Amino acid sequence: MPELPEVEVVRRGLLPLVGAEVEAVEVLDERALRRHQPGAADFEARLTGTVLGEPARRGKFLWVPLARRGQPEQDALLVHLGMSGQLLLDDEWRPHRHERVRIALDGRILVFADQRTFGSLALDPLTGPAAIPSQVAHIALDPLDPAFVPPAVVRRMRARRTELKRALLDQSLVSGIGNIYADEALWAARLHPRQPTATMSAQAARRVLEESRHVMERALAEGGTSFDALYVNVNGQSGYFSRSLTAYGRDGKPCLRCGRALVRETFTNRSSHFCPRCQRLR
DNA sequence: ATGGTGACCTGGAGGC
DNA sequence: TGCCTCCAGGTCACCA
Repeated sequence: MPELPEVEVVRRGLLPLVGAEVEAVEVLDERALRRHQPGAADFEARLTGTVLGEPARRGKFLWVPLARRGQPEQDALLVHLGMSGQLLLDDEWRPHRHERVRIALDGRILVFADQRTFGSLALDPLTGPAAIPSQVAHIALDPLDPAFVPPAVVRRMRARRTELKRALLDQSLVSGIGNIYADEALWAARLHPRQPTATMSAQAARRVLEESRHVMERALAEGGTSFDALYVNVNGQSGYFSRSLTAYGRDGKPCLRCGRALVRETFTNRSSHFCPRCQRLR
C-alpha cells in the first residue's frame, strides 16, 4: 500500500520526464478522475500540450507542475495512488491490467493503473506562496520535509484529545503515515496505539515522530513496501520491503524485542498490531 | 473538536 | 468445484 516512501520512489521515477511535453491523453476509466470534477474530456484537453515541471510531494500526495509554452506554471497534475495506484513508464505502449489513464509524452507512455480505483489523477491549481495544489493545502508537512518542525507538531499533538494512532494517521497533523508505518513507529517507540495524546509526555511524542521518520527513511532506502504486488514503481519494478516489518501483520508472532506474542486489535475500522508487554498504556 | 460510520473498489482468502 | 462472506487499505462526506 503506497505510503510516503512508495510515493517518493514514484516521484523520483518521474524525474527523467522534466521538460517533456504531453502529446496525448486518454482516460480509459473515468473513476480514475474522482479528484477531477470537470471530468475526462476537460482533463484530456487541458493536460495535452503542457510541459512537465519537477515533481513534488507532500505526504502521500504527488504532483507535477505544468507549464504551457511561454507561460508560468499555474496548474499541476495531481496524483494520489490511493490503495493500489501505480505509475508505469514505458518506451512503448503495452496493455496493462487495470489501466485507467494513458499519457503520451516525448515518445514515451506514462500509464496510471489502479486495481481498486481509490487513487486519482486531477488537474489542480497551484495556490499560495508555496505553490501547493489546492487539494493539498490542508495536508500537513510530512516528517521527511526539510521544513518539518517536530516541537511544533509535538505541541499540536498533545493539545488534541484523541488517541495516538488516530493522531499519527491524521494527515492534517502529520502526513505520509499510513496504517503500516503507524504500527511500525508505535512499536519502535514502545507506545500503545490507544495512548491518549493529551496525557503522553512530550518526550514520548518526540520519540514517535522520530521513529516515524526513521521507519519511512529506512523503507525508502529499501525501495518501498509492497504486500500483494499491487504496488509497482514507476518503471514497473516491484518494491518489496515486507521482510523488514517488525509489527504490522505479525500478530501471534513473537515480539522481536521481548518475545511476547504480538496482538491485533481493531479500532477505527483498522487493524493495529502491537506488543502488549512493550507497548503499555500510560 | 472529535468520534463513528459508510462510501468508494477489487480480488484474494477462507468457510462450507 | 463453486458459491458465499469477509477483509484490506486512504480519503472524504456526513451525522452525532
